[in-house]
This record gives sequence, C-alpha cells and structure tokens, in this order.
Amino acid sequence: MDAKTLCLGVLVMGDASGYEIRKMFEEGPFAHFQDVGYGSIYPALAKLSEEGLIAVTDTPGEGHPDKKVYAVTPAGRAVFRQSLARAPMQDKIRSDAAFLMFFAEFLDRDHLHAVYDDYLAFYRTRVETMQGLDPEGVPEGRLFVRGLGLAFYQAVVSYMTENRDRFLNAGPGKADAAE
Amino acid sequence: MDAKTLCLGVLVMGDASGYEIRKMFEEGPFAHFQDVGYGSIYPALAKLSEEGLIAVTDTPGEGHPDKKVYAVTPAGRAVFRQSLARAPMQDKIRSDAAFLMFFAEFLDRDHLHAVYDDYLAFYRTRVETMQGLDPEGVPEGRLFVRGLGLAFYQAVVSYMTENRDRFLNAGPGKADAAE
DNA sequence: CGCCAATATATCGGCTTGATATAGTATAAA
DNA sequence: TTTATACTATATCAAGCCGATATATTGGCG
Repeated sequence: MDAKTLCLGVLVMGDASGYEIRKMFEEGPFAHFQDVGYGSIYPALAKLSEEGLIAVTDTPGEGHPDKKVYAVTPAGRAVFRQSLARAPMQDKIRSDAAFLMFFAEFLDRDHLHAVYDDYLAFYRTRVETMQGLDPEGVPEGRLFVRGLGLAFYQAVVSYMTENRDRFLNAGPGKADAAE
Repeated sequence: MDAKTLCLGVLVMGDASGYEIRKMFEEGPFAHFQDVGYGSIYPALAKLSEEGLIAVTDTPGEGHPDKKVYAVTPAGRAVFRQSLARAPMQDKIRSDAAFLMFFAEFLDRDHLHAVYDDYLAFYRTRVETMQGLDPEGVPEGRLFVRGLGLAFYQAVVSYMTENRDRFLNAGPGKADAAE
C-alpha cells in the first residue's frame, strides 16, 4: 500500500493533520501492521491535494504551531475504495532480531542474552498495551484486525518464553573461533 | 539490516551466486523474516567486492548461463560479526491484507470473502511447507528461528479459522452508501 | 520445432526510510 | 528567572530499497 492510500485510509475515519496521521501508525490502530514516516506523508498529502482527493483547512494558533487539517473529498473516498479493491500484496515481515538470533553462534553470550530479553520484553509490553484498551462500538474490521495482531504477539511471547532456556543455554557452537 | 549484511549472512553459510542468494530470501530459511530483491543484491555484491569483503569466481557453462560465485573473505567475516553486534532495529510488519480487512465496510462481500480465503490458504500452505521439512543437525539459532516463524504462522491460521464466520457474516456496516 | 519454465545477471525510475532542520508551546526544575 | 526538556507541527534530503523489466541460455514437454 502506498503512502497516498494509507493517508486516505486515516482520513476516511476522520479529519487529521500530517502529524496526527503519523501518530496513527506510530501508536494508533495501524501500528502493528503498517508504517509510514513524515518523509512519505507530507509529499503524499501534497499530491492528494493537487489531485483534489483531499481538502486543506489552515488552523493557526490554538496552543500549538499552525496546523493543516485535511479532509477527504467524495472523489477521494471513491479512489480509496478503488485502491482497496485491488488484490493485496503479500505480507512482509522484517525482523533484524530474528536474523541476529539465526546467527546466534556468531554472537557472544551476553549480547545474545540482552537482545533476547529486550525483544521478549518489547512484545510482552505490546500484548499488555493492546489488552489494556478494549475497544467498543468499533466496526467489525477493526476488532478483527486488533485480534489478529494480538494473536500474533501472544504467539511470539509464548514461544520465546517456553524456549528461552533451551536456546540461550545451547552449546556455544563456535561459529569460527579463528580470525 | 542492509542488503550488504544480508548477503554476507548468506555467504558465511556457504558460497553462492546472486541468484542463489535471492532464493534464500524467496523460499529458503530467511523467507519468513527478511527480504531482498535483485535490485539490492547485485549492487551490494559489487560494493562488497570493492571493499574486499567477498571474492568472486567466474563459472561459465555447466548447464546454465555464466555464473558468478561469491565467497566471504576473513575481513568479510569480521565485518559481518560487527554488524550483528549492533542493536537490532524494531520488527516491522507490513500487511496490506490486514489494512484491507480493517476497512471491511468499504469492500463488497464477495471480494472480502475471496481476499480472506486466499490469505488464510496462503498461511496454511506456509505452515504445511515448514512442518514438512524437519531440519536436523543445524545450529540452534536456525532451529529456534524456524520454530518462531512456525509459531507465528500457526497463530494466524488458528485465529483466522476460528473467527472466519464471525467476521465475514458481520453486518454489512455500510461505510458510506452515498456517492 | 516451438513454447514455457527455470537459471542467471543486470539496470532503472519512483518511492520510502531515517535523519535532520526549524519553530512555537508547555511544564517543571535550577 | 532562566534553562532545559518534552511535545506539537511542518518540511526536506541523501541514500538506499522496491518492483518491474530487459536480456540470454539451457532443459523439458508435446
């Protein structure tokens, strides 16, 4: 999904500024399956404006720097729906921590230990945070996706808790002591 | 993890060509947590060669077009270990299918149905494929990461199987029938 | 013999990424 | 009071990545 579609997605749920859009992907409901940074959001909003798919309202002052609030136009809504109608691309997972654990033999014990526990702690926090806020009255799609994310995080936490000792106490392996 | 480090990772396990490196990320042991395309691999191999971290051997003929087989040098091995020593970046998941399901109200029933079942079928196949090959004699790290990937895929399959009817038969929702 | 699939290398435009710059506001410590 | 820190907010940029595409050879199938 390109940045333009992601921005439209946030905006069909309600008006927002670039900064607020970013937060949706950093901590909000999209945080666990999509990501976009400012470097993609601002150019995307500019293009969407040019194309007449969103409308801007300038809001200066009000206890914050000037703010540009964007709203989807009917044309934007139509384009968004068309984007969703296309077959989705395959999921992509990028885990540097997994890559690192794959090559456990190349790391010294302490570092591996630290990485493992940081990783596990991170996912544990994620699970707790998600369980904490129990959404009500939201459309079925949002509930479903939240549950999917939670199931995924819980699976990681379970696996890593159960296999921690076996993995960390495995023989040193000695990748290549030489060099 | 940048393309150079990913290539080094494959090469420390054994000599390979660019094409073979790609396959490691397409179907091989890295397929479920990393990805690199030719557009990153070939430039990376060129740079690694320049820097003396890998060595090339040209192998023409032999029942295939000419082939360049790369091998890590001792310097390359050292650099690889240093790369692993750096703190890993946060995991990143990009799921267009999840984004689509999040906005289920915007899709017509048949399309949503089709997307759902394709997605579920894809993960079911993944689980079966991974269960099929039971690796023996591989280092603990590889076993552990394979198990982690399997746990994740199984969680997705379970959740999607259990919640399928609830999700697909939920009220139409009517995103915005107007327009 | 033609056709398709697999092997193999390589490039390129467009987009994303991560870092950084800039600046106003708010809170609280020194 | 001044300083520092954090948050809100927009914006840009180089470096690198992504997906598509070009090119060419070998092997198998009907």
